[in-house]
Amino acid sequence: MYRDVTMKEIGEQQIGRTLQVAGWVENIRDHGGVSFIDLRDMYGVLQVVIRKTELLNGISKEMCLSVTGPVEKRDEETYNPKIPTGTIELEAQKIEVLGKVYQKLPFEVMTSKEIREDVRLKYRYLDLRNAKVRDNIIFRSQVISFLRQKMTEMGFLEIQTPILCASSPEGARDYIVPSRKFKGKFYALPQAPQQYKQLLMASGFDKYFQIAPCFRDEDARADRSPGEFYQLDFEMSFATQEDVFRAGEEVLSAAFEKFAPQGYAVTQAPYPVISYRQAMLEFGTDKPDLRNPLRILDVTEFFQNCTFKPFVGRTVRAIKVHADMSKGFHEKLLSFATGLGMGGLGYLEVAEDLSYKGPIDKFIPEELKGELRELAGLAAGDTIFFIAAKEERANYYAGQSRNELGEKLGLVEKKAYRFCYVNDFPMFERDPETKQIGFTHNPFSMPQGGLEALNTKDPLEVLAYQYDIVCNGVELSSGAVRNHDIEIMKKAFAIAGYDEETLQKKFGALYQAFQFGAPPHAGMAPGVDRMIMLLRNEENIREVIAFPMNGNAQDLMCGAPGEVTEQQLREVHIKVRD
RNA sequence: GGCCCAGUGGCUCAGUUGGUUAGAGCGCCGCCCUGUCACGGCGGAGGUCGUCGGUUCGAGUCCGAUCUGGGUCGCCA
Repeated sequence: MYRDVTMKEIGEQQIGRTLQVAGWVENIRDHGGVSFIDLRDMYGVLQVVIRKTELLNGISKEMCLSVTGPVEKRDEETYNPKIPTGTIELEAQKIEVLGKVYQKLPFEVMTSKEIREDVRLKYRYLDLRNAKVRDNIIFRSQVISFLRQKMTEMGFLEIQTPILCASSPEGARDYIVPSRKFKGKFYALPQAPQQYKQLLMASGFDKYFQIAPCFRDEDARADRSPGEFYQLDFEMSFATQEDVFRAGEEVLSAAFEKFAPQGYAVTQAPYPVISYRQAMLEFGTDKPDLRNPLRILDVTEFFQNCTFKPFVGRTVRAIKVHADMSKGFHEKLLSFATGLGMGGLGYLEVAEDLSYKGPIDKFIPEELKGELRELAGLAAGDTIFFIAAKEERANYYAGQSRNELGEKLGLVEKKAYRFCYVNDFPMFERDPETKQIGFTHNPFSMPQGGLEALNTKDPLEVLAYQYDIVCNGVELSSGAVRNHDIEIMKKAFAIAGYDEETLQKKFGALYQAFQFGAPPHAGMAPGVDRMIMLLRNEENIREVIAFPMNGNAQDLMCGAPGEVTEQQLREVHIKVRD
């Protein structure tokens, strides 16, 4: 009734036939005697020619039309190579308006990516008509479909877990939902299906996955949606850290190889494994960007024997580069460093005869110069930068300097997805303010060395079987070998200051389930939105979500959060205070 | 919650050391145009410069507060 073909199906094979097409008016070009409409649907654009000028009366941009007429071959000089239908056009014999435009458009659809985000989000359905915006959503669908298929092929079972569940005490702020039947009680939306997937393992399901919605009431970032996001959540029974690594690599590499832009390199499995400790030292962060070839070196010991005052008693890190740098470059670098709060950014240049020149050469005793050369592997033409700071700032400053040097010197590999695992995170850390020992990351992880380690080692020395997948400096996933042994769990929680009663109360289901022969299990949960963001080279996560909320977790289009009626509030026993 | 940036017609932006009637491009409306494809030409409408207060003879511009949006730190088991 509305159309015979879509813009994907129409082509030269239909030349001569009279067909009906339907879509939106992307643009009108009126030449008086002849006019053109670019008619757009989800699949593409077709040029409609109008010679009966009266047909154009009342037609405006973004109207939804059904147009009938013969498909014609264009003259060769009027081909449009920019669109797949560029060699044909449809001559309108009849135009039917299916959806009128009653108001002025708030913005032009073709250039909607340029306009203010809050306006785009308020009229997201118009924004999504823009092919560039729409294609991200189509791409997202394809990626998710592929992930499902791949996980299924790998023997994982997709299982849905509840959205209305119990509030969990650790981690992010929960979104809570009041109960009508139980006055004063609340559901929470899951921050992740963490406990359910572990319970699935206790239930005997071997390999589970889910494209899982996760809800966290925390503030947004450019790469972090507020409120809700999706993870490829998976968990495996009878699995070690290495088993999970192999599964994670398999699905991620397959997805990235299939969906990476033309010409991009993708890390082949097995991914490099970098310990947390090593990552913090060599990259200055637990999210190493392996596209940057620079590495950070610890030269703290060395400088304790030198006379350069700002370095003595400080943690000193070094970054060696091999590149020509102008005086202006050093000046800019220095202002970058001081902008971060660093005292300076000393450096030495290695001359042809292997002597040094640079602002701090004179503070290094002659007899130690060879030692430095060996320590850093210096050769002629190298420049070595020094970052000195209090211990707690050294990693951060060194990491930032590494990024800056890599970027400004053009050393960062383009067109590549470089993956690695970061593992061996500490199990516990001391809160710098309260001085209390707490879980670093995840109370569900298995401590390395098990119960014995917890009983005998300094808690701050105990590592967890816990790991992240990092791609191009973006944390894509975290995961762990879970603690399925109730005795070890009791001890771990005791160290973090929780008694058994609290453990029972807060994690009742796991506590109970682990009484009945729980299998060892492990898993991870790569972020789907971030994956797609990386693959599309988008800076902002909202570009890959159909209906994103703004940074304040508001849906500007539908008006969420919004008010509810008194009746609704009464039913759930809630009174709003002024 | 802290810090940084922005807010001027529907959209994107310009607006000098404070000084006539606040400009441009795109869009919109009207007219012209038979081959364009982000067509072109001519004309037109459209702005209490986010809001409130202050300084001043005079504020889009300076000051204070506030709201909104974006980024970032905190936060994100």
